[in-house]
Amino acid sequence: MTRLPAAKRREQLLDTAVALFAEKGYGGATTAELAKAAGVTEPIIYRHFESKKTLFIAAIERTGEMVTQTWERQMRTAHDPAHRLRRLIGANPMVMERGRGFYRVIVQAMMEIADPDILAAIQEHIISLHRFVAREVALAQDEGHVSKYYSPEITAWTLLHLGLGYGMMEPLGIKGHAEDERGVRVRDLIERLMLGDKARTTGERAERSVHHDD
Amino acid sequence: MTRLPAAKRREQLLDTAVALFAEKGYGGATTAELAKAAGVTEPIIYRHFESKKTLFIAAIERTGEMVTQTWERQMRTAHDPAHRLRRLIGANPMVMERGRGFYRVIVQAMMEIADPDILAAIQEHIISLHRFVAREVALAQDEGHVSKYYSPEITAWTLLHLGLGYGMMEPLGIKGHAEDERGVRVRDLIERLMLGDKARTTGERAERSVHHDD
DNA sequence: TTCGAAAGTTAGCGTACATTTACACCGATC
DNA sequence: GATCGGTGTAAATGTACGCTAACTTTCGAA
Repeated sequence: MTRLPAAKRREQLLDTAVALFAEKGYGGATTAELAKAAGVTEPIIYRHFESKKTLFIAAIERTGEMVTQTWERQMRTAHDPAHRLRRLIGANPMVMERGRGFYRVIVQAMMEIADPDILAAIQEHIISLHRFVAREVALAQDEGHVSKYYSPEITAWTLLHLGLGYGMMEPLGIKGHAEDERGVRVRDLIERLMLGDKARTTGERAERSVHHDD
Repeated sequence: MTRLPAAKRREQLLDTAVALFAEKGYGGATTAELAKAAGVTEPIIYRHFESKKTLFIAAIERTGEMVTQTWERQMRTAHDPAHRLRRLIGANPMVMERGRGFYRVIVQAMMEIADPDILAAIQEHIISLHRFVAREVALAQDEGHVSKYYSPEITAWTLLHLGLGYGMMEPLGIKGHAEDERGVRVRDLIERLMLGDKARTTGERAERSVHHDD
């Protein structure tokens, strides 16, 4: 409808695409839907992106950036090391309200490994996520808050596997998939895993608020 | 080509469908491909299944059965409780060579939550998996081999989240996504998590063989 | 004021795909 | 040896979708 300079329009298309891909998946989302959602006609999409596939890859990269930025912001606002650690676990983009929807784009992409371009994009994203988490774990270890029993690398992978699995289960809406009847949460287990036996003595509950803000 | 009684044909179609969906995904697999792979023409598919979707749901259920059966078989052949526990972790269908491919059907299905029928099928599968694992964990706890610090339910969910996340990462082919440079594996972490501090003293390496047999 | 580049539109092309219609063949039962 | 139920096929139908060609509108700089 309203006329927009190319750069702005491109951004808007990407934002719309991320939301649409997250909801409907790569195959499920149509260019017609996207155009309609963006308030534009289809050829505009092709003015800004070569094909649906390159648009999807751009959406993956954008999601990756959003995710890392959000996580980083969460970490920065928690200066206490224990806080930081809980944030690392709890502000996981795959787990958070806000990130979860968008993260479906990433999961969708993981299913398209038959396509080498998409595979490359997703590999890069995962590796950069791992780098981020491993660095954070190493920091926590140096500060003496996390057992050095396991390397930051392997700990980071475990956290990522867990977060991803959780993020996949969550939208299924299965009652109690992350909490037992006593109110113990998967997250509590993870904290104990990372903190070693200090978890029992440090012992505060992980913050709930992080779940809901951005 | 060869003439088959209805029941046999149905089975064969299902087997072919599971393999095809695993490889190409729900959206990616076409009825034409399926027919060709099964050595039959398309209308045959519709003689046995109402639609592609109901075929997909049948494929989900079949995969679910296969997965549980395989896992159960693995458990049965390990009578020593410690063995059983390692099998529980290592013979996870999402992790094993054999199951992993098929398990992509399940993951594909998890992405189709917009469809209520598919959602219902996948929920049921997950719940039955959880029941299986939780029962096994409870058993291990009663035998005194696993710390009772966490409930079987929440432990089982953690294991499932982990296994699922691992199973999603694996096909990306990212080097070292489950092992650090010292050869410590994610699986070792999990065992320690489950066994509590006994892990350090019990301390054998998890079996490698399970990874490769069926 | 004009004019050209950039932003947008209408209308369609070609194709791939799920699903169907109409017909042929086989084999057992009477 | 005709008939009937069940297994199979060839061919087509409708439609949804990615993508494009050709044309129009807007806007700012000269």
